[in-house]
Formats: sequence, structure tokens, C-alpha cells
Amino acid sequence: MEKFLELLNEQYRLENEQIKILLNAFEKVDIQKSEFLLLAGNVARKVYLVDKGVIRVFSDDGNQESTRRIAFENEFATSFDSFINQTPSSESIQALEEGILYELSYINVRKLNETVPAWRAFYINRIEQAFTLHYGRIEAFQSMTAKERYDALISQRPQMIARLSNKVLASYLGITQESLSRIKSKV
Amino acid sequence: MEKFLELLNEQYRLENEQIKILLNAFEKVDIQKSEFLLLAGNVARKVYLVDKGVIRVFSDDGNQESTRRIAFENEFATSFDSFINQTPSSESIQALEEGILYELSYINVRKLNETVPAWRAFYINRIEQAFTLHYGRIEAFQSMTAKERYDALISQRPQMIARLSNKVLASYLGITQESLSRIKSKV
DNA sequence: ATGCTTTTTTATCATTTGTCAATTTTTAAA
DNA sequence: TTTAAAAATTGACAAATGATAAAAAAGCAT
Repeated sequence: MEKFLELLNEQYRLENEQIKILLNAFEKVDIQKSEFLLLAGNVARKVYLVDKGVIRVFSDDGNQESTRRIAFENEFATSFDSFINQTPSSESIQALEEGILYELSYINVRKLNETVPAWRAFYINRIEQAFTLHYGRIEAFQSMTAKERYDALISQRPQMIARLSNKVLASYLGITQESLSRIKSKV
Repeated sequence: MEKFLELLNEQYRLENEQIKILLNAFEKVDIQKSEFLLLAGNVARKVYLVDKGVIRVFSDDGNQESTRRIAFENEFATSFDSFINQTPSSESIQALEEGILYELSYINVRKLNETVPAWRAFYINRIEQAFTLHYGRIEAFQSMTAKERYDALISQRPQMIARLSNKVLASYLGITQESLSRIKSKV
């Protein structure tokens, strides 16, 4: 949380009054490993800032899981489509490690967008960044093999390999656990 | 362009003064089929609103083309990463049909974001929508076969099949032309 | 530590998709 | 219209990935 405020202050200049408003909008939540923050079918009413731990956004069609987003420390995550339209989510959100989150409700996001210019600029910037992050994944799926996607992930987001189980990592890469196991053994 | 202004007015209420500012920010451009609006290596300085025709954003690694985004009438497109960071683009933008565009410079986007609240709300909304659109593609790549992605595209964006060549469509779906040809013949 | 559950690995075989090459069809230019 | 270029189709084969099953390894609760 401190790091987040630092960043915000650095880039967008915060007045003390605004810092207070911001801090009031967030709520601290302790999470246990494997705990669900959102179950598919419900509306995503919060966006989460990870203070400590890892969370994942994923869907499960009964046959296979697809991990859409992994958020580590100082990253935001939610089931975005559900959150911005406040409609039922097709995705669930789950903690992968014990940790601490700061959650922000939909209403507070919209309020902050109206009332705190620094937050608004930050919000726009975050969505732009999130867009390019996910855009990169489309590039990967369009033009790379599973092995190439894995190698790219190692160099771009090493935490992904270090902190995630093969099962989750495989579902993020869009392949089966067995394929991932083979890819890893192929040097 | 009219339709775009209508939409903006409907959803965000525009004053006459603001309409003038907006109209001045856009510039009309006639485009020929196959014409390049941006060549990879250059900075994307404009975002394009398609008034008539179709444009595509794609990359070409020398070996294969990957079509990242197709924009039809009343849709916006640019090489997003390059545009928001004003850094050289790895993508090119090309017209697929003769048509008419309205282009908006990076500077004007940022200016409008500061000065026209209706535009700003619209801009945020567009990025949010663009995000969910591309997010849907990740879902497709993660959990569907090429045939399933093709079928989904037929029902969700029939224009894609109707107006694009197989070559472009295949590169959008992330498969070879040959595979697409076989998928189509499989009923 | 012990036993149970989950994850990971390994093997075999099936399916999907890619590659390469040739042919047909379509498009565009002279 | 004629001709050349580009795109689409088809076939044969190769490579990548999935499905299923079984065994080994790791994690977790008691």
C-alpha cells in the first residue's frame, strides 16, 4: 500500500486531503491460501490491490481451468468485464498464497474517478497498461509455440515460473500440465 | 463521424462549444485499398476512427503476419502500445478497403482528456471496452480449437468472415491459410 | 512421522495444426 | 479481354499438443 501511494505521489502529485480520501476508500483484507475472493456467477464488486501474496483470476468450464490473470505484490486485479459493467462474472478469483489485499469497491472507483484527478490519471494509465499487457498475450498466442511462450515468460515475468504451480502456469499458458512438464524437461 | 457524435451526445451530453472543439481535433483522410497508415518502426501518432472501409493493425516478423485488430465503420484503431507511449511501433496499419477515416493526434487525445469531460468519459469507456474485447480473444486462444474460434467469430462478428480475405482472417485467428481453408470446408 | 491428497512426471496413442508443394480460382493490371 | 500476380484449395507428410492412464514425488493434515 505504501509503495502504491509513493508511486501515485511521484507520478501525479497528491495533496494530503486526497491521500486521506484515497486511504478511506481502500479496505484491508487478510487472505488465506486457496481462499476465493469471487466465485463465478457473482458480480465482481471489488478490485484488489495485492499487498502481499498472489491472486489469480480464472475460469473453469468444468473440463479445464483457464488462468487469465496473475497479480503479485503491488499489482491490481479483478474480473474486469464483470467489474466495469457490474454484471455476473464468468470468472473466479482465488488467493494462491496467504497474504494481504487492499480492496476498492466499484462505487469508490467511480467516485475517485470523478473527484480525485490524480487517481483518475492513474486509473487511465493503469487500464492502458493492463491493455498492453494482455495485448502482449494475444501476440504470444498468435505467433508462438507453447515452448516459446514459456521461454518468453521466464525472461519477462520470472516470478510466474518461480511462484506458481505447474498446474496454474499451464492453465495460464493455455496448455495442459503434461505439455508443460514436457516443455520444462526439454531444457 | 455523425454516428460517433450522436453516440457521444447520447451518453455524455455535449455542449455546442465542445462539439466544435471535438470537430476541430479530428481530421478527415481518404484512404485507398492496401494503403499503409503506419509502417512498423515508426511512432503511431494518430488514432483512427473508421468512417467508411476497414483497416487492420498487424505485425509481420518476415515469416508470418499476425493481424491484431480489425476496425470497421464507427470503430477506433491504432497501434496502441506505440500510441500511448509514443514509442516506435512493432505493428503496421493498413487499409483493407477504400474508405474514409477521421484521425486524431496523440496530442489532441491528451488535450481532449484534460479539457472535455464528455470526451474523457468516452475515452475511458472505450479503453475499457477495448480491453474486454481483447480479453475475449485470450479466452478464445486459451480454451478453444481453431475451428471453435472460427465458429465463435461467425456468430459474434460476422463482418469478419464476410469482408476479410482468408489470408487476413487466418492471421487474425492465429492459424495458417491452409488450416482455415480446411476448417471452412469441414462444414 | 504417518497416511492421504494433490501435483508432477512419464509413456502411449490420437488429434490438431503446420509445412511444403502443386493446382485451381480469383483479382488486378496492362 | 488478356495476362500476370495473388489468394484459395487440396494433398501428403511432419510436428506440436491433447487425452488417457499409471507411477512417482511433493505437500498437507492429523
